[in-house]
Parts: sequence; structure tokens; C-alpha cells
Amino acid sequence: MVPGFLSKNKHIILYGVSLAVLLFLLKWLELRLVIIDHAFELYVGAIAVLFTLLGIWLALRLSRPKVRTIVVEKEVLVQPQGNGFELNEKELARLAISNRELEVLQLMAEGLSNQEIAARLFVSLSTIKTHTSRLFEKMDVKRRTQAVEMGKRLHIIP
Amino acid sequence: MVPGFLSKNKHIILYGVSLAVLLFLLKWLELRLVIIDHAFELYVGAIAVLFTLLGIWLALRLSRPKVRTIVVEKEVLVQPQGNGFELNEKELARLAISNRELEVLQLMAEGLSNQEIAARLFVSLSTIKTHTSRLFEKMDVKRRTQAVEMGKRLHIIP
DNA sequence: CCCAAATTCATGCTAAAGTATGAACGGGGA
DNA sequence: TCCCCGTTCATACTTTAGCATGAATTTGGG
Repeated sequence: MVPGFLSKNKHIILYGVSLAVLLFLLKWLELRLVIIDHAFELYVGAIAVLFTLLGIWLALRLSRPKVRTIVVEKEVLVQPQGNGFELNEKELARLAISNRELEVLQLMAEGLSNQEIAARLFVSLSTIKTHTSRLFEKMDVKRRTQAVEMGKRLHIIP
Repeated sequence: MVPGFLSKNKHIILYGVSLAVLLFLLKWLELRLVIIDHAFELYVGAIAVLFTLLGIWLALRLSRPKVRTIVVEKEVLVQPQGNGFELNEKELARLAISNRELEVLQLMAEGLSNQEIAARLFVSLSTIKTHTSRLFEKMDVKRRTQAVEMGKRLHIIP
């Protein structure tokens, strides 16, 4: 920036630098004296600092990370259907419903009339009427619709 | 176990114990000499150990714990049952079933007679008969049991 | 072999369901 | 305003469901 600056102030700069170096040396010597005077304490302090750092390093290095296991419940819709119908034998036994009566109940649940059920089972209409009456009595209902309802609710029919 | 064991071997035991104490004292003195001889090293070593422990303690205390989060997806079976009934609006619209007719169909599915449905809805038996007839016509069935069956199958009723 | 239960069938009757037809009323959209 | 649709009701009739009762036949187990 200023080309002739160094040559013009050579003496002043030299003096300043010399002074600075001298002051630096004095300070350095002072520091050395302090170090020499308190060599033991400084040594111990250095050891303390170093081994503290070592301890920190060891801890960070060797401490196994805390594993926090988070269980996320993932909802999975499952079709329990798959024609999963189990006949409730207990209710069937409790109500004392016979095989034939169960057959009639099943056909009834399909929406067949007594006449159609009779044709399906190769018996007369009277027989079906008897069966249905007994069914209603055993199941404690008054109508075929109620019988079907009850049957489904008790898992007697699908 | 053996009651007279102590009294019988009193002298032997006394001798053994004396020997052991003597040996222990010797060892202790030896240890003291070692300690005195190497006092500085031991001091520094103790400092090192202590500050290492301090470092470890500081690290464990102040460093935020490394948390490795493991997400485990646990499949949970969900019953789509839980009163999960969605009315099938499409089928309802396709069959052009009115609100009132749907009400009648629902009560029919509960096993009520026409008379009971009429009482429940505060209308006459004739009205219910009209509704049921229209229902059977629209659903293309012949009996109430079939209507209920069809309704459940088409998800029009629960 | 015998008995109880299950299955079958019939007859007569009542109640309920279902069909057919007509009509009145009210709300909302063309 | 008029008309369509939903809702309501009635009457008359047919069909089906359900009840009561009795009885014949079969069947499985003690």
C-alpha cells in the first residue's frame, strides 16, 4: 500500500520489535520460574486433566449405548372368516336339539318355507311343522325369524 | 459337627494362627516400605485413577445417553367385529329401498311380527304389510326369512 | 328285549304372513 | 302449479305358519 513505509520508519520499528521480544522473553522466563516453583502441582494437575480426559474418552467409547426398544403395535386386519364356523355343541346339547331339528333350522335360516323344507328332506309338511314347533318350544321363541336369530346368536347355525 | 474338635487341637490351632498373624505383619511391613519408597508414583497413580473415574463419571453423567431406538413392529390381530358394521349404501340405492322400508327390514330381522313392528313404529298393520310387500318385490324374495338373509348378505342390515 | 327318544305323519283349527287393489296425504322438484 | 314418490291406511282374499293332539314307526342303549 505504502511502498516507502518500511524504509522511512526502520529505526522506530526495530525499536518496537526489540522491546516486544524483550518483554516476551521476560514473560517467558517468569512463566518458567512459576513452572519450576510449582512443578509438582502442575505435573499432578496435568495428570489429573489427562486422565480425566482419558476417563471421558473411555466412558464415551466403551459405554454400551442404551438401547431403547420401542414396540410399535402395528394393527393387522385379519379375516377370521375363512368359513370359520364352529358349531356350538354345548348350546346344542343344552337345548336338546336333535339332528333332524338342526337340519330343519338350517334350511329355515336359508329362507325356505316349510313346504320347501319338506320337499328338500323328502318328508311331509306335517313332519316339518312338528319339527319347527318342537324347535320353537326348545329355543323358547315364537316365530321362525326369531329362531334363526337365536340360532345365529348361539352359533348353532352359520 | 465335631464338638470336641476345638479343645482337642487347641495347641495346633493356636500355633497356626500365630504363624498366620506373623506372616501378615511381615507382609504389611513390606507393603509399607514399598509405599514409602514409591510414594510419589503411588500418589500420581492414585490421582490418575481418581480422575479417570471422575472423567468416566462426568462423561456418563453429562453426555446425553446414546439411545438407539429399535422399533419392533408387533402384529396385533384386530377383530373387524367390534360392531363394525358399515351400511352398504350402494346396494341400498340400487334396490331403491326407502328409509321406512329399511326400518321395517331391520325390525323384521330382529324376529318381530308385522303386528309388533306396527306397534313399534306407531303405524297400522296394513302399513307394515305394504312395506314388507314392497320390500320383497324390490329385493326379489318371497318370504321375510329370505329378505333377512338377503339383507345380511348385502350388508344392508347388521 | 324293552324303553325312551327321535322321527314320521295326520287332522283340525287359529294366527300370521303375504297378495292385490285402491286411495288419501304431504313434501319437494320440474 | 302439477306430478312423482314416499308414507299411510283399508278391505278382501289366499297362502303359510304355528298350535294342539294323537299316533305309528324307527333307533340306540341299558
